[in-house]
Amino acid sequence: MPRGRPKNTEARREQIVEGLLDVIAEHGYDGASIVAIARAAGLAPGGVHYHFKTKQDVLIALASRLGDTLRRRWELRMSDAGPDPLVRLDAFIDAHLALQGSADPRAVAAWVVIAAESLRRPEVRSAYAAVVDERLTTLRSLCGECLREQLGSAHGAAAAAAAILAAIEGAYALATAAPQSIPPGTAAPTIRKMARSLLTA
Amino acid sequence: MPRGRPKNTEARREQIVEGLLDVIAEHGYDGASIVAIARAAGLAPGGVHYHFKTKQDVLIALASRLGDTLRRRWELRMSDAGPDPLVRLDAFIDAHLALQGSADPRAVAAWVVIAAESLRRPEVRSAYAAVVDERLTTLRSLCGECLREQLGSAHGAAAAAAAILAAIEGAYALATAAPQSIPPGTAAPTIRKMARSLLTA
Amino acid sequence: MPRGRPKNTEARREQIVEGLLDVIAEHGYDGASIVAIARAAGLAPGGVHYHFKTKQDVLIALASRLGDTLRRRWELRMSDAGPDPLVRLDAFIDAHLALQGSADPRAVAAWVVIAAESLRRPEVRSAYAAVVDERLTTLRSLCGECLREQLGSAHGAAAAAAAILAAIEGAYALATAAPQSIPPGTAAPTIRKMARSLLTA
Amino acid sequence: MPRGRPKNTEARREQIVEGLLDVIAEHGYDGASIVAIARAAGLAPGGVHYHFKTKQDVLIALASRLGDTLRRRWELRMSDAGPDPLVRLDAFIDAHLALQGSADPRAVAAWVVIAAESLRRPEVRSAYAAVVDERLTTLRSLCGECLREQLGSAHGAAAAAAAILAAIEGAYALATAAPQSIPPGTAAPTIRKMARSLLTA
DNA sequence: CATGAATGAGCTTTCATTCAT
DNA sequence: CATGAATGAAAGCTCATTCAT
Repeated sequence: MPRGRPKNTEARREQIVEGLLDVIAEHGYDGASIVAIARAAGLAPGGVHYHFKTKQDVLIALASRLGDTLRRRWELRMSDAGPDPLVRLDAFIDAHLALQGSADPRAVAAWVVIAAESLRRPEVRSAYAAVVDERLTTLRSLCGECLREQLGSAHGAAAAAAAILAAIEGAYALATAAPQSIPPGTAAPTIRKMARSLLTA
Repeated sequence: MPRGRPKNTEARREQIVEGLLDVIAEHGYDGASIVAIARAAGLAPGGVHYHFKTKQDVLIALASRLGDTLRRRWELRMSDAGPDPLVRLDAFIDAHLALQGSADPRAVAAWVVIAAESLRRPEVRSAYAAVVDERLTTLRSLCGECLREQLGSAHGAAAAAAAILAAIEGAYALATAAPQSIPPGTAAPTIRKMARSLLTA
Repeated sequence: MPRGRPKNTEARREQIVEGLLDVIAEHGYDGASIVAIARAAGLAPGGVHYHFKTKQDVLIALASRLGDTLRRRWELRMSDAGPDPLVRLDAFIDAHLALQGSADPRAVAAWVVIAAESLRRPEVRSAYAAVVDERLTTLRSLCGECLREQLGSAHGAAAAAAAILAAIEGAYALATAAPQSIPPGTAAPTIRKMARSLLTA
Repeated sequence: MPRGRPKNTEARREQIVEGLLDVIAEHGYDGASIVAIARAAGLAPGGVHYHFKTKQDVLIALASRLGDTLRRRWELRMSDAGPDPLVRLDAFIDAHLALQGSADPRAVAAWVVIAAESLRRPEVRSAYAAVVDERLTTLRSLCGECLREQLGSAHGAAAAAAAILAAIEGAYALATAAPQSIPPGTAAPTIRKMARSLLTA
């Protein structure tokens, strides 16, 4: 039974990850110096390194936190979606394009940054790939269900899942870097329509 | 008749941009130090700054060069595509996903880096947005033609164009950062199929 | 009771300014690289930028420190000078030309460098002008007192103050750049004499 | 007897020195890169080094050109001044403070820059000191004449000359870096008055 | 004579990381 | 646990100078 001051490591780590999220959303990853992250988290610079070995580790933690958020958001919508796999697919797309106002623009910006950073740092790439893979696995099984129900075979589920996720990720990127390119409110319905076309005759 | 040393700025700029392309493909933008770019271009470090004011300017030049390449590649395929707008749309998608082996993996990696960098530097964003806008304009007019022919009205062309471009851009990102997520050879046909679904009844 | 490492910024800033003073005196501002300043202050190069945003800020801090020193030195002499404004004026000139051996040749060299640098950098110019203005204000009021007492009107005080300060500043410059041009020990008495001629009938 | 193209070296050197004068006046010595000097002189960068071994040599040439100008200006005024040494002294001061509109503000700015640069570069210091020494020699002999005529002995001429030149040089510095400190039109008359006080009973 | 490309040493500045307090 | 001073290895950039043309 531990004595003395209770640990607040987890809370602090969360604070720091949240600080990074804020700073990335406002200044990009370049502006996310340790000092800036610390300030946003209400700590001194040294504190960040007390709780994370490197700055990269903070980014990795952020990546997996964003993954958790996506999973939770999808699970939430799933419980309302009923058994129809096509409806569940719609729920997946909506969860990721965050239709009903629950989107966190900070998260979108951060996710694009993580995608970019993953090009450079293998460790970040692993974290990014882990989230992508989990999304893909989910999506592939959804696509498989649809295809089996519609066409009797799950053939093509992987390709469909990849294309749908590509459209989602691409929508993030365009929304962030060239927002004027997407007519407001069209992203989710259009991608839903594209998705259905892959899964129905 | 001019005396003195002849100008070679254009050739050198091209060399430097090419050097950046090489270095980005291998080490990402972070690894693309001026020294590395210069070495790849066969110059001393100062040489890069003789021909470009800042490192960012090299990246911007690279962005517009990639845009030129895309445009040229599409124009090439267009001449073979005939008058059917749906076929021309396929040509567009193929040109961008570079089916028949003419793809430059360096270019894909660099483009993703530019997209990421455009989040941080407004000037890069302008260059990125310029290329995106040109692609979108082309795509929107293609979509418009298809829709008018198929459905009698161009309504929805902008949303369709954005979604298709999102899928293309997302495919770049996934291909770069999580290559195992896309079954080989499926990207272009799947996206072609999705695109058609938006433009036909 | 604060935890953590205690702040020592003020002391360090003072050390760094002192380091700059040393280096300027020996090698001029051109020789005053950040590395040299840091070494003179007993720090690593990064340390200077931890306590000052830019190198220029160190120079500005030095300017205002030199101004403080001048003011203190004059206040010291003032307390001995008695009420006669002409004697107080003598005290001003002596304080600035540092008769009784309290002169800091480093300070003179640095001041000339600051004057020169103020031609190039607006921010340095502001700092320089602030010191000059304070000296001028003091001097003008001294001249005004003298003139009122001697001639019944303070007319001409501003012109007299400017000329006296010009002579002082010029003496710094000549002493630094062409020391042989001033017969030793003559600067202060000669300028005192010139000053009196402006303030008496 | 030389054949072929006539040399235009002297003219080119003059052009380059003039270019430096322009650039210093506008951007200070820091802004006076070889490229900027060359551009102001209508040459390519290499041209400057064809005519001058180093950039410093251009500055030195400028220093002696400014000295020549001062000498010529004084000689001109001297011819109008008549035999009275006090009047000739006034002419000297006026020549240097350039009363009747013949002042070149570029020259004043450049001279202050040269004074500053002379602190750093021994070679520049020599050039600066040469001009100062010539002025001082002239001034000393003028002061000597005055003193002998007024007081029967030239004693104190050197100190007087130094103080007068200090006031002139200081006026340049103040006029350049803190122009508001000198009431317009007062510099020359006030310094003339100060000078006379040193040379008369 | 003149050009302008090219060099490379030098600079200031940033910043992740370490560590004494 | 936490602070914040300090480090030192980069980085981008400038520029006098050289030299092929």
